[in-house]
Amino acid sequence: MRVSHLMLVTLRDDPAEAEIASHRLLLRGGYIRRIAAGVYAYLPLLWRVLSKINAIVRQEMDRTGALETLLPQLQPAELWERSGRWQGYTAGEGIMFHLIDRQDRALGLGPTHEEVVTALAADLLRSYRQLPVCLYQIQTKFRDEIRPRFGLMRGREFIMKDAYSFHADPTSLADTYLAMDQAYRRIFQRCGLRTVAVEADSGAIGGSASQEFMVTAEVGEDLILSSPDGCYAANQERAVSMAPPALPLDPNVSTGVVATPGQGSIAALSEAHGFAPSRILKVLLLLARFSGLPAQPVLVCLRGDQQLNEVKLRNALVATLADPSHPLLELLPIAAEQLESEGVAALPFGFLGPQLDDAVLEGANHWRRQFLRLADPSVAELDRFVCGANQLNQHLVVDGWPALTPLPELVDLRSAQPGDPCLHDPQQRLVACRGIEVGHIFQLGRKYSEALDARFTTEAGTDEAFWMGCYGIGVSRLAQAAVEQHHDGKGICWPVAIAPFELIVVVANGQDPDQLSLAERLYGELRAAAVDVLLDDRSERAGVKFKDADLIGIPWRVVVGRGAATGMVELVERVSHASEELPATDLLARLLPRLVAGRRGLEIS
RNA sequence: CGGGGCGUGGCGCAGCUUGGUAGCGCGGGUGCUUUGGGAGCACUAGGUCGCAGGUUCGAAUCCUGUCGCCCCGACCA
Repeated sequence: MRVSHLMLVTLRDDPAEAEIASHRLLLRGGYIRRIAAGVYAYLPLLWRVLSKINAIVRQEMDRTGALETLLPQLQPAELWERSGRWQGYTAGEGIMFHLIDRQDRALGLGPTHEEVVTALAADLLRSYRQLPVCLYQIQTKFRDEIRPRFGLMRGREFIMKDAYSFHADPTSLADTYLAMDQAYRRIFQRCGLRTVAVEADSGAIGGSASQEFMVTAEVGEDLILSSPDGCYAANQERAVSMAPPALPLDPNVSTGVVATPGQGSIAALSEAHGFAPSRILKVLLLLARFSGLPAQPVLVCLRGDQQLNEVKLRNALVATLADPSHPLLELLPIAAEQLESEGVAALPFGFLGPQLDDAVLEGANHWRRQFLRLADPSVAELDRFVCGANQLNQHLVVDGWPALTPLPELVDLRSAQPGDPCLHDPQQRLVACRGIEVGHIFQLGRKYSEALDARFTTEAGTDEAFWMGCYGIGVSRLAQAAVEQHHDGKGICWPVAIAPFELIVVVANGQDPDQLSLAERLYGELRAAAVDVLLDDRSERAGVKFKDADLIGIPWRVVVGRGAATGMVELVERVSHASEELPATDLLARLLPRLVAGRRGLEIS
């Protein structure tokens, strides 16, 4: 390909809309253009990158025996109603684009394809003899993200590889799950990305085991907690740890009421009375809204030095209260103004204790008039603690739980923090880093197959629901994550395996016939040697071409310049800037081994 | 949705406070010169100042409404 035919439009200034390096570079390098919030055109240069990623993904998926397919993006609401997800995905904070057609039928634009693929499985797969089956597709997905951002990182329209497997039993599911884990590691390694696999929350998709693949990067939206010995890594949403031991309460402090004027926060209490935050009981009031049910007030107890993990709380609520026909729509802290409009008497926020009586909910118009009471296990061990007295400006020093009120149901609700001891080895302390989620694999179990009545006949002749797994890779996100991980002050440094071109031949002076003819000759030879080569034949000055080559990030550059008359060229590596002069006749021999190594991706360590 | 900010030639911005001929840099076109790290000179094209109302003799500027976008939080590949 010649640059003069590439429709290459690079920008000299940073576009105002872009915040992070990868987004800026993709815009400046002429890879993407924004069409609407979270909606981007993939320009020819990026499409080449995406095609290379897709090719790697296909090879590795095919290698596992998965079958490529293409499922509809326009999906009937009825299918989603059967799985119980239509409400959750369209109402409230739902992310599914949906529409009504001319016949008044409701349709959704596919954010994911469990429903469609499960319905197909129900139709096509009748016998255990046909199992296991794994279907995958590479396709545009639509999600009306609450806040699209960072270019392709969180778009409302994006490219995803999604795969779904169907099994006769959990063992077969576990086998495929493991095969996918291995395939994913190969895919990211071949793309030249440093990734870490972490335990993950399975979120809205549902299911049991789940693992995410994170591209490590400062700007990642996810926080990863891991142990230095490499035995444990998890998304903070999911991470577990030991709470650091609670500090003792001063034995001279007597049990009973403490006046705490204006000291409605852990910090203020601790400062005024010397109570260790780990001995102060934090009581949070939240409201869980379920579709079609009265809102449920939730009272959560945590140690004062710990933070609530909202994902864990949501999961606990769903596990205890929700069912598919009443999905959890929203979980929010209860605000003072809300109490009034609900008809509930004001509560002494900042001075709440776990003994707060259900009677305070008596006037509630729409809420359930009984708290769901949950506590993190770290509070159970406190033999003495400080908590609110449920009176303004008063706290209590209490001799343990039974003395005050029964211990609420214990559920892990804490956010694990960097520095916390690990469960597998308390000597190990969790450390934090940030990551961009590029892949996620789940063992779904029978959630969808049961909801959609997708059954097969077992060897014993009985009918059973399929065991299912699902496996996603954010292809367009991966491309941008690669830029985030591989760039410098001058531009992108694509890994060879996914670079739009492997090498660019730059003619320093387009007026010089020697340079032109040598460059043309090399261009021909390189193409004949199956090198993915770009020829910068524009009538620009050398400086402009060098800047553009660096910006768009072609891994190798051959400069045909002053030495052309004597057959000499310069070979430059983009990442290291290392350059060498060599006879043009030696170029292929010098370059090819390095190119071939680069095409393999990261070396496996 | 809550909070913050921005909409002025293709891109980056100034002008708005204090209403009065719409500007700068980059980019585009033509010509000459230049030619190994975003060239110089000359000429040139290109803007309903997001949109709709209002105030005013007069609105990019003031007021009201509306739409779009970006950033911080709740969502996820």
